[in-house]
Amino acid sequence: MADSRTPRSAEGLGSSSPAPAVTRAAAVLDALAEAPSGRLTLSDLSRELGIPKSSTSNLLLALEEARLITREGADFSLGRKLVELGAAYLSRLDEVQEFYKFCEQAPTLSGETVRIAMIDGDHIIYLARYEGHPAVRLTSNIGDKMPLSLSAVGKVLLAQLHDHDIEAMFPDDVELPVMTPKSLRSAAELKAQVAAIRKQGYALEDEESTLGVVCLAVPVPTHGAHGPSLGLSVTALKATFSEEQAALMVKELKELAHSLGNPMG
Amino acid sequence: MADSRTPRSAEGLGSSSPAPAVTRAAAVLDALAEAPSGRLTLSDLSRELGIPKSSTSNLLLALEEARLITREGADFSLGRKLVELGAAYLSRLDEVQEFYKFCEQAPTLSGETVRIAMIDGDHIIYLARYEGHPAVRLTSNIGDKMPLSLSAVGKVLLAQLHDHDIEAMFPDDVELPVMTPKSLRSAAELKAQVAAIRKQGYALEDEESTLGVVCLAVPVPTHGAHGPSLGLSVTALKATFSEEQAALMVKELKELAHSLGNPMG
DNA sequence: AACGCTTGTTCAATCCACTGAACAACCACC
DNA sequence: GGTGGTTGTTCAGTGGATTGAACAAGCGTT
Repeated sequence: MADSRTPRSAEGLGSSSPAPAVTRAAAVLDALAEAPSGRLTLSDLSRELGIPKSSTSNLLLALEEARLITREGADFSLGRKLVELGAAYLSRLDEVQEFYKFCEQAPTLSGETVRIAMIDGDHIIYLARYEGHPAVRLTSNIGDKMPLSLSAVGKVLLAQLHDHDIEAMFPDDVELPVMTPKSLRSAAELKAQVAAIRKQGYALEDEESTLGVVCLAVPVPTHGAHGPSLGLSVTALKATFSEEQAALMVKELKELAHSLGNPMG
Repeated sequence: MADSRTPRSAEGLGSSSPAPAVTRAAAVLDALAEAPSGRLTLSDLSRELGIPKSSTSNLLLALEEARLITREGADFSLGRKLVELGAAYLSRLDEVQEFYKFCEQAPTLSGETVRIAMIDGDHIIYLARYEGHPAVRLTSNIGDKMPLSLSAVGKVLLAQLHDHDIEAMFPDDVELPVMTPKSLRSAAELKAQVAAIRKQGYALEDEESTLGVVCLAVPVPTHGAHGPSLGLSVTALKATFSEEQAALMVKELKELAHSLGNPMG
């Protein structure tokens, strides 16, 4: 097992899919998305996914025909249709539209950088971003992922889960990702914060992912079973960050969260 | 043919795919993306795509497992993973990063709404948007599509194609989509504009998609065979639009286009 | 409540997509 | 130019995915 590269087999071992070709095609997309250069050859994919070359070739042909991937010489990369489909997903989230509207006319938030995110496996994924302040331009984009423990939204969404789910995702000996000296190191620290977040109703991230930058986040209450829970966050420079400004931002974030949670206000 | 709903069969008739399951899965995604509500049931999909229910069920199971779609009760809709994949595609386009940087420090453009787009089949698709001017917020989002004939970028990208390709896409009797009284109506008009665009090097859209709004666009020269050609556009309100401002914007757009076309400028 | 008319799930038989080995083309290195 | 390692493509046999009919469960009407 440990003797060479680790082929993350497309199929999760015994669990045979009801439509293997589809599962494998999805694995191809994942592999392309995660490849540092974004380009892989047929052999790369075949090797990495443990799929025979001839089958891989067929998959790629079908994926290319569907414009889900593009071929450039011998290299394959993700296709534009994925942008289209991603956009279609986002356009269906009424929350996103309302999010923009609210931010524009909120007294404090309208000048800040606000984002809306969602849990996606063991990460959060950013769904939309409002930028009132060209001064602080974030490097992160819509669709980007972040570990739960490294962001205010991540922590606030984590706090919404049941304790046993949290325990399953973060056993006591888990190694947390670290991006700055202030990043949380242990599951214990994380759980302590979760407890605090539940009490105060919002989360703070203090330079844990980027030095000089702080974040505040609140959860959007899930109205019924309408889908996975959303979170909102404001990002600010630590240098220009005051207690009273924070209080205002949390207040407005909570208003926004409330209006997103109760569609018909 | 005309007697009832038109099942747009998943397979393009005789053309059997090398991996039918994948092709059909892609058709499912398309159908979900195009469905007005974004939600379809198993039977809906089975009927619309002409796939037996049992097979459709298998496809959906596999797609759900891959998180490409989500089930909510009996309804299926697109999954978050698509946002992720779309973002992965965009993050690989170096042009997008440079696009933002340039816009921020361009004297005129930095205050305007600028977009970068690409041809995608018979439409254009917006890849990124810079908003210097919260005053004019566009309703269109990243990933949105627009007919070629209705946008400045569409026309400018069309002008880059060979005449016989244009002819194939727009035969003389084609019916063009119309969104405002000023939208182009005939292929002849469109072709005349294409000729003009080739001479002057930029395209103008004068309230053809939205009344009160004008657009200027330039092509990004394709450096080698590096992929499909990109286009840039500025959007402005017709009311506040002057000749000399237009000249400045075209000048800066061309600079940007040049630096995108020659990566190491 | 019994009736159509939906819906989604089950299952064994069949057909076709997948496979693996053999192929041809390529590149890099001596 | 040979040689070893690639690469991607071809093709016939076979095993498993696909299928359609039969099933069960839901809903609105009469």
